Amino acid sequence: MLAAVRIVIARCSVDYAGRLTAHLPSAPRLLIVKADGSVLVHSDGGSYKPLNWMSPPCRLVEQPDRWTVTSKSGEILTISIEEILSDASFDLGIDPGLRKDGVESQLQETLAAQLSVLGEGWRLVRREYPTPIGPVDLMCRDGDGVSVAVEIKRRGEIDGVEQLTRYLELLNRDPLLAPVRGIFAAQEIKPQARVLAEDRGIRCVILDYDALRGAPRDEMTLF
Amino acid sequence: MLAAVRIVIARCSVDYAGRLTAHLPSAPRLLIVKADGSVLVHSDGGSYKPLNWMSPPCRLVEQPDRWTVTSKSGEILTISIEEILSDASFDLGIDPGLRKDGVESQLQETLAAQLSVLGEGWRLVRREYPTPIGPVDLMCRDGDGVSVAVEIKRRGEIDGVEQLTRYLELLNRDPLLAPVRGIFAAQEIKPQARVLAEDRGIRCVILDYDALRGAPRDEMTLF
DNA sequence: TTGTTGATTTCGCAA
DNA sequence: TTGCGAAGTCAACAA
Repeated sequence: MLAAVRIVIARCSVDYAGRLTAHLPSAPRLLIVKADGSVLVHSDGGSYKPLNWMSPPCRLVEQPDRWTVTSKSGEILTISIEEILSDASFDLGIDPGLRKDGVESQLQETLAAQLSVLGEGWRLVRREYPTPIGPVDLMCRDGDGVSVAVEIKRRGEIDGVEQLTRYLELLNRDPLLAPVRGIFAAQEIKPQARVLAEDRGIRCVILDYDALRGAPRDEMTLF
Repeated sequence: MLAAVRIVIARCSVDYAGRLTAHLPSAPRLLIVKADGSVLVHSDGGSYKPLNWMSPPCRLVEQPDRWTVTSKSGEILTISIEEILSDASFDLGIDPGLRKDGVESQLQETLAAQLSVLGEGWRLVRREYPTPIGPVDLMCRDGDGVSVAVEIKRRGEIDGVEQLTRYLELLNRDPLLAPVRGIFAAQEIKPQARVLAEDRGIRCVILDYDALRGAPRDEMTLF
């Protein structure tokens, strides 16, 4: 069977029972049925999130006045159809997919190639430095050879500071590394996160992605 | 103008530049334009999340071969239209909206009314007990009059334990409250979260929502 | 399969 | 308006 999307405009009420229960009173709505059986119930407005939906894998059983969509895990979406206003299907084929730039991994790469923004003479020990409780984004040595753990976020919030704190606590138990200092680097740092970080002796650095991208790369080390 | 949703099937390529940059190669896709100008680009498959989109408030400028959607904050979504396969609009009116049950606030209400599941003679001091770093879900006194802070989650993960730990640290500085014990209550507690909590002397409690809901409410206090 | 983390997160509440 | 926590989060990636 070809990939096909079905677009239905219908006056309907909707009930979902699964991870929670939810009810939508009767109104005209946009129903989208995708090739994998997944169903989206959209209104006119809101964001990209449907009012109600069923994620694949799932199965749609269609009766004249009632659609029933069930998932393996026992969720049920029931759409009571009162009036069909439009019903059409279209073959779209397989989508070639999305290409993205500018997310956290890129920030990490970019900062790793531009360590000089943190200070003179810094060098990278490794990216994704492994620890038993998760990888440290960047492990470095500063100009004096002191270890520095860098946590990179797009948006710096309190959780990120807690995460870095746990890393530092653990890393500082290793006599080969200690003392290990911390840097919390993000495009944007929330005030509460900054206060918590600085209270714990963690330096905060704002990353300007465009500037990092535009700046020349560090010279290769010469020795 | 009436609320109206526009459904277009078109072969198109899409570029987004804003919080990141992203590109979609040419393919047939489903385009949804809502009354507020927001645009969703859906493929056949995936989840309810569109391949690409622009959230309201935003403005759509339409040329024969190119749609340009811009937001206040300078994001731009460009849809290059190569071929329109279908184009239709429908008035949906204003949606009456969704009613939900079973989320964390309900767990909190339900447990507040059933404190006996935590122990004999417990009483509620208050829900959403305010502190400078956020509200404690439930503040209680146990049968011996000792203060207990209860953090309630649907799923208990490590972040929730950290959150409760911060509350306890702060609350225990108050001589009128101290000592304050902690309870981490959730429908499901991840092993790592349990280990961390118990290591810190925090008691873990699994909440059975159906059982709580089914059980009789606590008797009103008699004095 | 399970767990962890990021997200153009979105959404809702409260200060 | 802003900030913060929850979400039927979803989704990618590693162990």
